[in-house]
Amino acid sequence: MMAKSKFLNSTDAVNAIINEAIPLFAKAGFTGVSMRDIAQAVGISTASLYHHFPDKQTLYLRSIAQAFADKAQGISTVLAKKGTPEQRLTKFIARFTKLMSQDSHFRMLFQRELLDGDETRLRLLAEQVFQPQFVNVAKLAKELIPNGDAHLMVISISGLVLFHLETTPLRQFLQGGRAEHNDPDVIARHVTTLLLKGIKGCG
Amino acid sequence: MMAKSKFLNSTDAVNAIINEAIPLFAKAGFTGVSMRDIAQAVGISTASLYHHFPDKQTLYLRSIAQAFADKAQGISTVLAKKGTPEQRLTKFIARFTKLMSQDSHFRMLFQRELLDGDETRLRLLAEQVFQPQFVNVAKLAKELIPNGDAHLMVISISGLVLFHLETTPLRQFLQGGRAEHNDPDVIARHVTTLLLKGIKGCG
DNA sequence: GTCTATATACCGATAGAC
DNA sequence: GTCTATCGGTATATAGAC
Repeated sequence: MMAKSKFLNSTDAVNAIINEAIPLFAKAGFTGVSMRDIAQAVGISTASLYHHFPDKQTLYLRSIAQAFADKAQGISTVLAKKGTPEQRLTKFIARFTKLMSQDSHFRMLFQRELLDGDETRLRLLAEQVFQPQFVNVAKLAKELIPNGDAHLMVISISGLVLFHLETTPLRQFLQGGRAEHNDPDVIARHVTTLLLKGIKGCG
Repeated sequence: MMAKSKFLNSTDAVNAIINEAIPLFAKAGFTGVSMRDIAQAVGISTASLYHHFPDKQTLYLRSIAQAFADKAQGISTVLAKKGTPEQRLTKFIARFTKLMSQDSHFRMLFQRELLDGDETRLRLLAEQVFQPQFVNVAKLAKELIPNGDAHLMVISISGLVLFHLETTPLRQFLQGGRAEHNDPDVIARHVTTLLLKGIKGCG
């Protein structure tokens, strides 16, 4: 007779734990979340957590790896294949903005890793999550600026979108901040215009 | 006879504690730093910390307030007064990039507050630190785009600069990343060209 | 695979001597 | 104003029953 189990098998338990851990780590960071917090969210004891993961660090790494893997899959379909470079850039920004605005947990984990991640974790993040799409956007950038620095340009494009999303909680206190500035469509339109036409094109 | 004191007076002690606490909180965040860590960095006991601050939260708030106040002063002299709007924008970006690249502690505390700050702390950050200069840059934006959204534009300008600095540890693992991309002059030149001429102007 | 109970260490914060 | 000593609580992690 099996002991009574909350989950059908170990894989289910591991997935359930990770799914509860991701939002907790996103909101409070590694040091801000205790094993007790996670156990309580899952509905099991802390001792059971240690049956599935050897320690907190491993549970954290598995959690961010999962969150990043899910997102990497989503990003991979973001780049359109047809149209002029300008049209494809416009489409990419619209999709990227929407994707990033929908998943605050990914964004927060990403931000936290930029602050706290060691070389190993940042390398994982770069190679497993961003590299594939980074290359594609860099190619698109090369079509637009054959003699320009594609790396700098991809960072700028990403940064424009992400910084608008990151600063959402702050901008309400800054001059001219309005609720519509949180609308992904508004952000995407602004960013696209700025990139294609420069400041002067935004007036 | 006075008891032997490490500092000449209480104000010196408070300043010394805050100056040690700022880099610690910047690197590890509120929950990642213990009162023991701070006490050891200063070279006093934890009990002495509690003589100068009622609790950890207060010490943290005083630390970020100090870090932000220092920076607010620095930012306030960044905007040039003479020249065409384009010249003043160029000058602002160069100075802002240099200022932000020099102080990683401020940048990290700012990033952490975007993730963890409650409404009260974010309001303080906005009103005490950014608002004065935000208004001036918004005015400059209005000269360039009289009918455009100055708020969105100031966020975009700041985001372009800050995201390049934030992603420094990650970019070495992404295609085309080179050491020169961490040079504030290179970043400022790229951002300025992008803003004034759009993508096409960067080729 | 889950639990209760616990070992061990560290946490924030305090008491009280000097 | 600083210290040593310590309190009560919580942290990670483990032991061992079921």
